[in-house]
Amino acid sequence: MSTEEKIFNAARIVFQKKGFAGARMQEIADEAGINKAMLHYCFKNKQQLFEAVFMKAFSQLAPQINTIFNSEKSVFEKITQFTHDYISFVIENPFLPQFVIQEMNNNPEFVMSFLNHANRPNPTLLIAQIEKEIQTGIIKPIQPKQLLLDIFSMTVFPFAAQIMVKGILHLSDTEFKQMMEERKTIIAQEIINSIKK
Amino acid sequence: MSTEEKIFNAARIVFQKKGFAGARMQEIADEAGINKAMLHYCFKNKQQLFEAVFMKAFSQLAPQINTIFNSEKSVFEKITQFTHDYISFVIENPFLPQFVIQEMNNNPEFVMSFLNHANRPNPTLLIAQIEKEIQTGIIKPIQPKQLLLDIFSMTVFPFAAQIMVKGILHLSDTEFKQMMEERKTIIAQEIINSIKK
DNA sequence: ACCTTTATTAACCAAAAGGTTAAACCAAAC
DNA sequence: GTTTGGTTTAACCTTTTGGTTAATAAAGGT
Repeated sequence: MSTEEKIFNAARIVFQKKGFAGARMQEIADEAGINKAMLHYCFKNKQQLFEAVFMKAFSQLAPQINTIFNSEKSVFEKITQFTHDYISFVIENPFLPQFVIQEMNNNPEFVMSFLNHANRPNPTLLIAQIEKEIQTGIIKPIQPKQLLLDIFSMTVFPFAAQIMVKGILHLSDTEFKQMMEERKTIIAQEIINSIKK
Repeated sequence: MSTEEKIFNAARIVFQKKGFAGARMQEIADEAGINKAMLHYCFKNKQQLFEAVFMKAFSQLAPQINTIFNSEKSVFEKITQFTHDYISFVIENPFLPQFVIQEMNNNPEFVMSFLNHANRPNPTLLIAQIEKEIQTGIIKPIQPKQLLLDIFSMTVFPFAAQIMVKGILHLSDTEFKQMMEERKTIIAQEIINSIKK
């Protein structure tokens, strides 16, 4: 593993645990097992190192959303596939949601700048499709955006608020993971149940 | 307004916007319109000022959950009342959820300490009630904890991820607020729809 | 009026944290 | 073997930041 990779991985770990403001360059260097000066040799400064990490995180989260949302399947199929695939991915990267949400809140201007370009999650097509299936009579008359919000809430929230959820529901790490595994199929069933005519 | 109140309010604003690590004592002093030394005169240090703010925030969020969950009503009624009341409250305090979740992640040991005592959200009674209503045949056979997670996800997530939601769904502040108003009734209907026999 | 206590501030301090530099190291090229 | 280029480091510098102090102003009691 190259030094740059070592730094990047260390930075990912520390930033995801402490956030941008809470992360210390020294801690990242220690985590990577190299001298602090190397951080500035490979990445100009804290901001740029952070942006690299954040960009990577976001670019892992975003594109698969579009792939699924803009496919040729029915709304019900999309919901089923999305919830399943997305939870599978986040189980492997359980700190990503909270990390992205937190930094979005603390750094809106920076985040918004690249949320307007690139492969940002774009729900316009899916929204149109939902409206169509409502008129066809497949789906109850609901607001498409509310439905999207439901889907995201049910899949992302348990990870974003992981610690609180574990605390309130009294779940061990394995119990939590087990619950998320089950959620892969439960959520889609519930949502479809509540909107199908 | 007393100086202590001015400081507390300023601290609330800054901490909720920047988080503990990102908040600056000077910024809090400026926000309060007083000298920085007064912060240390009224509250011992940053940690203690933060704990006061966090405690207040958490103690506003937690108790009403118990009040509703442990009342004498049916599960459906509880869901209806909780989603409505809770969203109403959070609309007035839109930064609270993200704030609590963020600091819980960055400071688990401190938070967990008082999550184990006091008026922490305790869902045991409600879980038992759900199991009973499943056996009575009112509710489909589902896992009570998953249902609780659904309820929390649908109500809290939109606020916790507010900025992202606004960005992806292209919502102005007023549109977002409008959507949340509608959500007060939508969520309960959807959830009940998906679990009633 | 005078003293005592409580508030409030400007100036200061020490530690932490981000960032720089100049020298050492180490491979490959000649 | 020496030069040359990119790596890597220890030591250093500067700014930021949480926190203190000593002096001042205001309030209250006698």
